[in-house]
Amino acid sequence: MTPPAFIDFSAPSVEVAQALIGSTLLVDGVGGRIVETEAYDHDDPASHTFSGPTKRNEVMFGPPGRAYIYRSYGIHWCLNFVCQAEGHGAGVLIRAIEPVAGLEIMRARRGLHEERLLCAGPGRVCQALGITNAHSGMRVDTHPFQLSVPEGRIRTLAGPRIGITKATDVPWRFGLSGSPFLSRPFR
DNA sequence: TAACCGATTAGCT
DNA sequence: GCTAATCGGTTAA
Repeated sequence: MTPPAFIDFSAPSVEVAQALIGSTLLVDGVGGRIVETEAYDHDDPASHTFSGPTKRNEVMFGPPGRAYIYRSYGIHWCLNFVCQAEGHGAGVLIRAIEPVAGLEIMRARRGLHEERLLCAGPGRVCQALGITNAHSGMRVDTHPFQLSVPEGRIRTLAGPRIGITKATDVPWRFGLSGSPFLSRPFR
């Protein structure tokens, strides 16, 4: 497939999740290529927005193209891109990144770790890129974020989402084909 | 009580 | 080498 010239965050989250694969995400110049995402839709029982707005998920109900950041299991931060406005609340979870820029900074933030595990998982991505809820609600295409689409053609894989118990049958997890930086392999 | 997870440990092959 | 189990804080149904 030919990648779009830019990411249209008002598109359905499943399309955005696919379009983001291969894109480069930097936060203050640190980051790399997005190799794994998951889509969460507004009528999706696995989505935080399914039961309506709360204090935590309110930015999911705001304008698209923003960062929704939540604390996972009380310990980790997880980064989502808000996809749809108009009272629905859909988004894309950034699950893994191939480290490209600021390797030493990421290693320092994560503690001694091999490159493959620097950003292989949603909590690890946030730790390596220095993302906290201070970034919640910020646009993901302006400072300190930097988002650029790939030049070449991208081969993506699809499969069931990870770590959820509802709607486990929809293949809304996407990955870069052949990437060794996935949080888990596709099968 | 369950959840969009990660580090560590214990037990396997 | 691998998988299964366990624990760790917060949020919200």
